[in-house]
Amino acid sequence: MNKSSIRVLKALELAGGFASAQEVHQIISKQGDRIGLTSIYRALASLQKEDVVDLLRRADGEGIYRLCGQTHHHHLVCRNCGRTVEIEGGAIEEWAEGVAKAHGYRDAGHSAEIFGLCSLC
Amino acid sequence: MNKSSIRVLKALELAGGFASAQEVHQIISKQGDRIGLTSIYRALASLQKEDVVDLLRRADGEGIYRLCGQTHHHHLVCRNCGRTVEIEGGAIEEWAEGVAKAHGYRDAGHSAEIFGLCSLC
DNA sequence: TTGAAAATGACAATCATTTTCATAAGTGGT
DNA sequence: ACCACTTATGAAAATGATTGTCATTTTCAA
Repeated sequence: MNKSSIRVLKALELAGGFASAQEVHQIISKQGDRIGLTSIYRALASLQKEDVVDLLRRADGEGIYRLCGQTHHHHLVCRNCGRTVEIEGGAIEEWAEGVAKAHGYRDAGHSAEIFGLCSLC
Repeated sequence: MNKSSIRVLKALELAGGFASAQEVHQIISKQGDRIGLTSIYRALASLQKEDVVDLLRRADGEGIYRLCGQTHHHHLVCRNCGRTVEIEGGAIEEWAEGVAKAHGYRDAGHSAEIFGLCSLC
């Protein structure tokens, strides 16, 4: 485990959920530490290989990472102003797990977001 | 519905499953028709907006498209080989709707996908 | 026919990600 | 301390998918 990987892990903890490589870079930079994007991609790739982080894709194809095993949450986002609420998705976790199992898929993960217009918009 | 969209649709039929924008371009080109990549991306984007095609992502982030039914559904995708099952998401519809309403959001929509390793991988 | 609006595609721009390569930092042996 | 050797780092260039631009072509109703 090299220095870059450790700094990337800490940044992912701070992020608290999903973060792209670029966002990880911003997080580390804002703390005053200097690190190259290259090292972040390298760290993320090896952490992924070691099953320490998960890789998913945003709708636009950008890769987003998160710590494995960390309980995650979902978002309820206002499609007008961006106001966001974090959602505990107990129901969805079970749904995803059940559906995956029913079709013989293992190691299931999932992504989900809800969009709508918030009360102020 | 413009000419490009129709040609793209036919190419997707021929492909019989998932195809990237570049692959659609190759398919059309091999038939002797000439079409610009730009038009293909445009056609795919508008077809997607009209819920005629689905957009998913290969592991490397490249977008892949295919014809899909008009009913709202979700996907269970093998993160290794891409094998996909369409899921009727009754439970999730209710969950999303309920969560949105509980927080005062209206016009709720949602996105959800499940990833896992299929029985053959 | 004609004129406006939509469609088209060559080309350039953008952006995440990967590759290259030269340098810095660690490691162990003497 | 010194040297030889491996590994880590990051700047810059390369790559490749996707999007933006814009001049040109097509469509089509009046």
